[in-house]
Amino acid sequence: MMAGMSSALRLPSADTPFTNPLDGLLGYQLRRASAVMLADLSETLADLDLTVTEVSILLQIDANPDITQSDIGRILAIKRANMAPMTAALQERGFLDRVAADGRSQSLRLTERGRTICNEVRDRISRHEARFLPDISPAEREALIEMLALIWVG
Amino acid sequence: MMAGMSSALRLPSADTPFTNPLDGLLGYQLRRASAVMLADLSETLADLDLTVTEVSILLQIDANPDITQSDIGRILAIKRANMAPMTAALQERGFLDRVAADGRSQSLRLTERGRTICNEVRDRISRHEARFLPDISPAEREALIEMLALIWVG
DNA sequence: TATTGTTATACTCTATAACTATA
DNA sequence: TATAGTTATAGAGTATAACAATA
Repeated sequence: MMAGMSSALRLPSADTPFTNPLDGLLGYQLRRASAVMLADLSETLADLDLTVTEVSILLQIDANPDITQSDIGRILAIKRANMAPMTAALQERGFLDRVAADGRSQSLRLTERGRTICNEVRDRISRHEARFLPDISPAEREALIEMLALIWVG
Repeated sequence: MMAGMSSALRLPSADTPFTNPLDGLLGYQLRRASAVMLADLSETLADLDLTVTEVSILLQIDANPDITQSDIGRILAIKRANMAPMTAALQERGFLDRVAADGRSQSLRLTERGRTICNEVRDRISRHEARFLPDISPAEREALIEMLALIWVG
């Protein structure tokens, strides 16, 4: 699916005789770095047959029991219309249950299977994260993450 | 097209009573930050009827006259098969010309119109970049950009 | 035998529109 | 009147496969 993608994405520009006028742009570096980490995480989860978006949803429910799918959509910037088939699929696979909260809202809860897969996913994400920028200090890493949050948190 | 997208993406998590277990992840912060900057750049270029990928191609040609579309694809991680319709469209719109380099390769060059649009695009990209993290020093910004390059440059 | 350019095609992601039911 | 959930659908972006022409 994404096999071989991250290695292709990671070809260093030093391999070419060309200059890349985008190299000094924050937006460009964000896009390339994000694509490589996303591809790596996707490979990391492939044998579980879970997408990055699906595990993001499961982890939200695990951290916020009885959250609704609309709330998850607002947190993760996924439209209501696109949340519906994802939660339906995750329920069909036995990772979550739905309980009527009121007449129109449904509380989402993980099943035992959902909680088990979340533990496995957290382990894999930890190892995935540790593969990138292994040489910077925890303080530098935290500063980097906080700086990135400033870009998109209003 | 992407109207209103960046404002929706930038809704702060503080607006919700939920905790986001992804907040501390480098990959998550990269994805959100990248999406917001991409959406902003897309809006910035919308009235020129140019996509972010199209201007990336034009800027590569401007910086590397007579580059081939395969080389651009390698630099930007765009597959040959997807480069073909893009360069065809940019040529049809009068932004670039093709000259046979050898029997199978074509040198790409910007037309006068292509160079003019590149100047406008560079101005807009500069203002776009300046809208993000306006309070950090140039040195901090450069350090951030170099750190991001370490993530994806092999 | 490998590379360039091209076409066809499929899959994912994400967007809008429209609908029902409920607050 | 606004919101939750759903379905249908359309547009990007990106993947593979196959082909002809050339190195």
